[in-house]
Amino acid sequence: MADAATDSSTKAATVSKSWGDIAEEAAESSSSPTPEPEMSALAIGEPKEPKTLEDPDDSSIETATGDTPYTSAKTFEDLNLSPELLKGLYVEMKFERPSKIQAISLPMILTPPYKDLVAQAHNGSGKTTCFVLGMLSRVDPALKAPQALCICPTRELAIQNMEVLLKMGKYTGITSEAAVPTGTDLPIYKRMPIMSQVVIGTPGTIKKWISAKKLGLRDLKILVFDEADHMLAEDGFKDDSLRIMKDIERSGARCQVVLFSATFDDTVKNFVSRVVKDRNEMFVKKEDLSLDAVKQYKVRCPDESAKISVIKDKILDLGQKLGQTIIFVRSRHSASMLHKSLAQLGYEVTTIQGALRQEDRDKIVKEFKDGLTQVLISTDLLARGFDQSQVNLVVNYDLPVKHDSPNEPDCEVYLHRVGRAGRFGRKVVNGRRIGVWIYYKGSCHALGNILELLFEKHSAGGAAFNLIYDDRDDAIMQKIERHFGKSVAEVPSWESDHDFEAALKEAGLL
DNA sequence: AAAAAAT
Repeated sequence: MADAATDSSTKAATVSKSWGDIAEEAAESSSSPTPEPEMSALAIGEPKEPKTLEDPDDSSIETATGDTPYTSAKTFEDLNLSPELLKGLYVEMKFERPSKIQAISLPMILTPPYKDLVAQAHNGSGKTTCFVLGMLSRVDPALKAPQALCICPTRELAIQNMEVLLKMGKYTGITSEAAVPTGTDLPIYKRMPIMSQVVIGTPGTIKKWISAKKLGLRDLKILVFDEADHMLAEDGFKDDSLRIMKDIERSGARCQVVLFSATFDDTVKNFVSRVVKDRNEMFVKKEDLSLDAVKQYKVRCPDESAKISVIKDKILDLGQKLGQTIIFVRSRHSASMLHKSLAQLGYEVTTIQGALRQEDRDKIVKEFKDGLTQVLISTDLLARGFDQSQVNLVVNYDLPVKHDSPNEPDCEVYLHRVGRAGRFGRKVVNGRRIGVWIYYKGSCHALGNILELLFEKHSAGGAAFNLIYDDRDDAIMQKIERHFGKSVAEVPSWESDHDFEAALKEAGLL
């Protein structure tokens, strides 16, 4: 960083906005931070260097905010939200206070100069509500044009996010639209230009709308990438995402970019830092990201048919009453194979994968979310973001592997899959005030109240079973354990009901 | 070869 000795830096500071590629901005100038309405409490980030929050409770999250100070929001009132949006939060969402990641990230999203944000947070800790609230709050209700755009890796996730937006924004009158294929789409040229203020969708449809000039970008204020690491990964949607960012840039919009995910591996992290330059950051330490809320097990199976027996006799028979189950498989093909085997044996399961028709996918998701079906077989279509609080059991029928090197585990996908379980109790991630007392020389003094933040560690359990059947699986599982620095217990015998019961009991499910 | 989606 060259120390900005030049006076021209003042100008550069307010204009600097370049995710494209070139435009190197050395000037980390001291643009006068807009004065905060007093919010008190934890100061987030300190001038110049990235800093860990002082409050020991918050040491698991690291933020870097450059030289713009932010103050964490203790209440939603601290965030200057519209009364209509507040009503949505309290009445519809039943929120009382911001969750930890909301408290930290929302001021960064909502405070001028609206710096870009890269935010990592645990599965189930309320990422969606964060960026949905961010979008709703940055939209000018009087301006009837697209102002917030959210890009998601699957249409299921886009639809789910849209549902959250509709609920939270119920009283705001803010209009929205899902940019996903419906199966019965009009030819694009027959569509009217999009007037909705918030658009949430998948890359292909969004690209299509943009190139057909049906989705204007000029008034965009905020661009959100959900599951951002995947959206910017080489084998993910990198090209599409960059393309859309370039289009926005070219339109002349002053648009904030916000990236959310539970995972950012080093490759993606490096790439992000090249693409999103002048940014705030919020990261969770690797060791704190571990999947404590969900008990993980491995089950050695002598052969493929034993895997099916485990599903049938243990997971389905024992697990039925424990809530819902998602069984992850590697490919569309194995999804339908497993489905057939189980159906033949008279078990009721449903399956979702990308080759199904859109309306069937919607129906299967809806049935599962409505609790009409108990067991869902899925490809990694649902590995990320899918939120269904009744899922207590996740089974990796096939371990997640890197598609370009099948002997390597995909630890990010593993974390996301396992994160589908044990979400119950995390939906309301709230804080409550507790008194703090100190004993000194035999007498007791009140220190005052602090905010205790209730987290997913307090949530009801959940369990994940990894089915392992050869040396390769073994090696992969070992690598996963090493990656997360945590050994995964083994269910002693794949044939023993008692062993499974013990495991489920340990996970708090029996 | 999972996934999105368009050619």
